[in-house]
Amino acid sequence: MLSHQLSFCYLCFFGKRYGHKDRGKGRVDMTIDEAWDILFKHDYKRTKNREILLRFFDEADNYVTAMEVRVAVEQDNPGISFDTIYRNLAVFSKLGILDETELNGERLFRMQCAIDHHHHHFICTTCGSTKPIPSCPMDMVTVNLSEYEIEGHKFEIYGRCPKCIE
Amino acid sequence: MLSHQLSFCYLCFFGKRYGHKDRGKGRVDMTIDEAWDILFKHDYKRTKNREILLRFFDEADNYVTAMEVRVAVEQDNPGISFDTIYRNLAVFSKLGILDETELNGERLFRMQCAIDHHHHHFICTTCGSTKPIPSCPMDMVTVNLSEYEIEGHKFEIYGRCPKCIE
DNA sequence: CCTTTAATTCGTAATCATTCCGATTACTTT
DNA sequence: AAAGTAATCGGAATGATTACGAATTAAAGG
Repeated sequence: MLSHQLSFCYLCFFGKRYGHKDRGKGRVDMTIDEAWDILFKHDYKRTKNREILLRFFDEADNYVTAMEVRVAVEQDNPGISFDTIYRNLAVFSKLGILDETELNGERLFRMQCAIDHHHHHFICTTCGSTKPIPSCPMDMVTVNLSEYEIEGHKFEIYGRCPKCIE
Repeated sequence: MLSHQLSFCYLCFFGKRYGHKDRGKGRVDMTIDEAWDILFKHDYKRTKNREILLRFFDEADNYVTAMEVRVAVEQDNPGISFDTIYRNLAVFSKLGILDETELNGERLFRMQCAIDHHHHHFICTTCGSTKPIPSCPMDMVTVNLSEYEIEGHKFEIYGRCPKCIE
C-alpha cells in the first residue's frame, strides 16, 4: 500500500541524507543519539547496519513497512541480510526506539515520538504520515476495571491526511 | 451518570464472563440467524461449513485465532480445507458478522457484539475474553482534524481478566 | 597494537500463515 | 431433474518472517 510512496521517501531521504532534519511544528522524535544511548545501556554494540537503520528512521516522517525499510537500507548496504533488518527492527521496537503498529495486515514502524507526555496518533492510510493526538482515552474510561490487570492500550485514528486527499 | 453508561455493557460483560449465552434475558452477540440474514442479503448461500463456523463462533466467548477455529471446526468436518476457513472468515469479517483484531501478530476473531451503540473492548491477552468499554474516545478528541478524512479508529485495552490473574 | 571474546552479520534454508488455482461438489432455481 | 453458479477440496504457491551455522566485526584488556 505504501510502496508507491517509497520513491518519494527515497528521494527525500537521500536528498537530505546528511543534512539537518526539519524539526519544526511539533515534530519531536527521538534523535539518533538518544537511540544509541538506549542501545548502549542495554549492551548493544554500535554497528554500521544499526547506524544505517537509525538514519533511515530519523529521516522518515511516516510509518513504513519492513519491506520499505529493506529497500531503502539496501541502498546504503547492498546485500544486507533480511535477518539483520528484522532482528534489529525487533530490538529497536522492544527497546522503545521504534514505534510499531499494524494496518491491514502490514507491520509498520516509525521512530518513537519523544514528546514528553503520553499521546496517540492519527495515521494516514495512504502515506503513513502521522499527527499526534494529545489526549488519552484511558483518562476518560469510566468502566470499573479494578479487578483487571491492565497491560496496555491502543488508540489510533485512521484516514487520509490533507496531502493525500488532493 | 456512570450507571447509565454501564447498563448495557454489564449485560454484555456477564454474558462473556461466565461462558454462557443467556438466551433468556440479555443476549449480547449476534445470533446465528441474524448472521444468515446478512449472508442471504448478500447472496451468500447456506452451506454446511458456514453453519459449522457460525455455530462455533456462537459458542465461543473469546477472541480466537484462525488456527483455533481450524482445529475446532475440524471436529465437525474433518478434512475441511484451509481455504474454506480463511475465505469464510474474510467474508464474515467483511460483512460485519465477525469482529477482527490483531494482537502480537496474531489475527483474532469473535462474533460481532450486537450492542446497539458503538463501543470498544478490553481484551484479555491470556484467554481472549472481552469486556465492553461503553465510551468512545472519538467523542473526546479535541485536536482539529477537519482537514483530515477519517476512515476509522481503534481503541482497545489489553491485559488480564480476573480469571486469568489467579 | 595485538589478542580475546562475544556480539553481530551473512547467506540461505526453513517456517508459517495465508492465498491461489484447477477440478469437483453442492446449492438454488427453473 | 437439469442447468447455472457458488462453494469446496486438495495441494501447491506465495510472501513475510525467523532460524542457523559459518564468517566477520566491535569492544575491552593487556
